[in-house]
Amino acid sequence: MQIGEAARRAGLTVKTVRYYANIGMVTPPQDAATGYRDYGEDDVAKLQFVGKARRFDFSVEECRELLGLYEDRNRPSREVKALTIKKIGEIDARLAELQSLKDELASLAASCDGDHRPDCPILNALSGG
Amino acid sequence: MQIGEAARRAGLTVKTVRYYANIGMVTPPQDAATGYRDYGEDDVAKLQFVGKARRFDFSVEECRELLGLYEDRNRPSREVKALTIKKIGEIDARLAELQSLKDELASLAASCDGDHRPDCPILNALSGG
DNA sequence: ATAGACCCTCCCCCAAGGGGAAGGTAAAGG
DNA sequence: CCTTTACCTTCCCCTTGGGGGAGGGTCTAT
Repeated sequence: MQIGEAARRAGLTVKTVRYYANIGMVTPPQDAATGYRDYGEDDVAKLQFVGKARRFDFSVEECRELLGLYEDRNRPSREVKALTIKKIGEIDARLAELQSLKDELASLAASCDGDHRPDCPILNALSGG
Repeated sequence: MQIGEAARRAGLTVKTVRYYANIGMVTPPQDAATGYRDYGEDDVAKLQFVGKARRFDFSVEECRELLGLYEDRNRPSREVKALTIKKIGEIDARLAELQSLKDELASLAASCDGDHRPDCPILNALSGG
């Protein structure tokens, strides 16, 4: 099938699918005469797989790694689990960071009257030591 | 003072400070002969302000806006508070998104034995509908 | 034959700088 | 006086993950 239909079925944009072909992640055969890419069912499955992994916050490089494991029928599930655990750790760190940012901002906002007067504790905090 | 000392005192890299000069955020006078930038105390204060706001996850554009309010001695604190509340909302949304990602990944990881066998629930979930 | 809907490659754009090359400058040491 | 060292400058390419659009080829229907 053509790239448009493959993209639709994978829930991705044509640009994205073409990008994945360019970086060698999902590489369908290309008609020598027209240059049109010819996607098969297996390609669509891989695109869906990658799309889902991206939504799980895996980077494109990590997706490539997961895809390698996915395509290897004999891979040990250990490797996949390790990658997942690592990603969970990263998400945890980002969660803690964002939570602390939010707490600080919230306490600043709470101390600010938000009126028309020039004095503002938020700016004072940002400008102070 | 020279850019290096200004950067040190603001806790930023020279590259970053030069970038802020290029985009017109903190613009010290520049010696016509040598091209050297000449930072004053007020510039350092602005750099510190921006650095802190960046650490609070404000974008460079938002920093520019905050800096405008910071420099305007008559600004109403209302505007600053509104910007802060908006940022808190964005952080909240990202927190929820990350939390849900983490929950899903964690439940996938829990269902995976992580052994040497090829069967892997994580890959099955990523590849399935 | 021609319109519309596909497809292709190529190039520039985003955030927020980082890395490094090539070259000018200032101050200290020999 | 000369050189080393530590600054500084501009300029250009690199990053992530594509988006937007130009310019041009192809395929199908009318």
